[in-house]
Amino acid sequence: MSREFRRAMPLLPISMVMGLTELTARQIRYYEEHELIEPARSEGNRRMFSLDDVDALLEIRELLDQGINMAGIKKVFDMRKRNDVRSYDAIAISDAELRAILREEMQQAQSMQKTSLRQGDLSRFFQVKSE
Amino acid sequence: MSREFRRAMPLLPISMVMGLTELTARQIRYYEEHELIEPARSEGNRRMFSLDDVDALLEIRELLDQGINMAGIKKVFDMRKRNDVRSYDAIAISDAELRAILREEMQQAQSMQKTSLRQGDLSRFFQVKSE
DNA sequence: AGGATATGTTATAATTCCTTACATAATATT
DNA sequence: AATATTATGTAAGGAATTATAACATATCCT
Repeated sequence: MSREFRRAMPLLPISMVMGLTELTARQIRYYEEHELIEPARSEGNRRMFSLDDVDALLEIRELLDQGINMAGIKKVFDMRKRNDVRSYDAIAISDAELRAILREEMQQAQSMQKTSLRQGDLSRFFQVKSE
Repeated sequence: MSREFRRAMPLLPISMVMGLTELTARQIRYYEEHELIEPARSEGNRRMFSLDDVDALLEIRELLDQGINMAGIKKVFDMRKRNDVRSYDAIAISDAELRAILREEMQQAQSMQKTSLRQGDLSRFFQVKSE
């Protein structure tokens, strides 16, 4: 089983993803609604996330912290996707789109305190047997 | 975050572990009862499994398929644990214990069809968007 | 035969998650 | 400035998942 495959395997319930990303369920579902992620579903219709999904969510959080809005993030993700296909030339981002993104980014860049990704503190996922 | 740490991180709900290991919930809980695994618990008391737990369960399944009983598996796990500490000499397995294990293994070795670990078929974890 | 083992099954309660709808503060548009 | 949009909070009600506990049972052991 390849590493890529493993990272794409949907195994985590939303509660764990919330913990890993420090996003609320509402936010995660909202980003799905906007097609930034597309978690799999269990038989009973529960969202199951892959590590790739978690990565994407972490990046969304980062970009949001930088003041970029949904539209901008969508564009960034689209660019990334096309880059992965190794066709830099195919990036068809119009001048207007680019300006819109940059404008927003500059406008809001300083209006946000970068609450940087708190790496440690994964202890909340563990429950040490007391006693 | 180290690889070992990641493998020890409890992220998976029991349903996913059931799928990955092809064990029933009853079996998984029973093995926990016998301290072969010790999954973490969520706030709401749900078992959360790590990849290490999954590995252990796969091995349990394998050993059971070989006709080894709980006691034998416990011993095997204990041996493994001590080996990890690099003290082969410290393996204090009595002659009686060893004989008991081997006897059982030989007696039942052929009484079981090795339903070998079906690697493929992870598709059951995915739900392709129909439509 | 009788006891132990490993697992199935069932019942009941608690937890988690889903969707939908409405609320709201911040931001963008006109 | 007034209005619309965005991103998120919150609440309701229902469905899915999991928990524990108890009893059932087939197989194996003595």
